[in-house]
Amino acid sequence: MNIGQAARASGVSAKMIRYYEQIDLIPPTGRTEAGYRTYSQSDLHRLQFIRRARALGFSVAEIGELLSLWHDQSRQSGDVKRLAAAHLAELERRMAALQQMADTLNSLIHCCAGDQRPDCPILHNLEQPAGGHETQPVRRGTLRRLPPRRG
Amino acid sequence: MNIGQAARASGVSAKMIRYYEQIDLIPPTGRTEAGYRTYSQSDLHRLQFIRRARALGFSVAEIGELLSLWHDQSRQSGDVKRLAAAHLAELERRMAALQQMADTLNSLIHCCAGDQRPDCPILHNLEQPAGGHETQPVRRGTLRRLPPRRG
DNA sequence: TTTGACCTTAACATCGCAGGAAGGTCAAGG
DNA sequence: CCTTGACCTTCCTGCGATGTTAAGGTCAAA
Repeated sequence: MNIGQAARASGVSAKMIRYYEQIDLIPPTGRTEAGYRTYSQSDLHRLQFIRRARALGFSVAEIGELLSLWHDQSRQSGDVKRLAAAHLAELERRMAALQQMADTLNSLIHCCAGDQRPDCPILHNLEQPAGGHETQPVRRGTLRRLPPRRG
Repeated sequence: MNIGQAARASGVSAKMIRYYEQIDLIPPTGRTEAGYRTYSQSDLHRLQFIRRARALGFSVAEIGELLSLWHDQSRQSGDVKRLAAAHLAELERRMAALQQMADTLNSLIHCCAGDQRPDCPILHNLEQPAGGHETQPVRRGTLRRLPPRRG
């Protein structure tokens, strides 16, 4: 089975199959004499596994761990569950961040007349937020000017 | 005002200020004789605007539009509202996608004992989804083998 | 033989940012 | 004056998971 057929059968693009091989997520497959990659049913199965894991939002690194656990007959389901739960927490963290943006944006949109006049509470808020929706500046340590150390 | 002071005052890192200048999101600022960038209160105000817009998840391209509208005294608030509503829709689209992943993952996690035994419904589902949580393969047109055109 | 769909490798773009290297500037203190 | 070190400059690299393009080799069918 060629890479194109494997791509169609697995739902993973040929491009990504090569990429996954390159980053060692999947082992190098066999090759024909002409250098074409060939895929077995087992290879296909793994690609489908990867596609489904990607559809659940797992990162490639996490999928690497999932594949290890999958192939490990003596795995503990607790390890899988921990991995999945950590990923779920990450998904929920991202959703919460988006939700906060959406809430703020929604309230601003509802305040905006949306007509021909230039006055706009959305721009007004971006300009000078008075309504308690101010966000914390991302203050990383390196930005603060330090007083000269004595010594 | 130097770039470092502007960074601290605006909450936008010096790195990003230079970047925003480079991609023409903000106009080039004045320079000292030594080549140091200098920032006025007006520049600072714009940087704060950008930071708040970024905090609402607007892309840099969208912020470019917002800045144009902001500076355009004859703008129509309808244009701002449309832009904001489109962004809100995008946020909601992303949240829905995350929510669907989270729902599936959640149900799988609840099915998994999470103990020392290897049997795991999470891996089982990734391997061969039987429970209706299968996702559509991302089938982009270029992947389908076309029949030879005659002509 | 030609055609064109397929395969190969390789390099670059995306997006918003972080990090670092190499070097110039500035202000304070010995 | 010289050093120190915080700050500034430009330029380059990397991230993640792809998409895109390019230049070329292979294969099967007409």
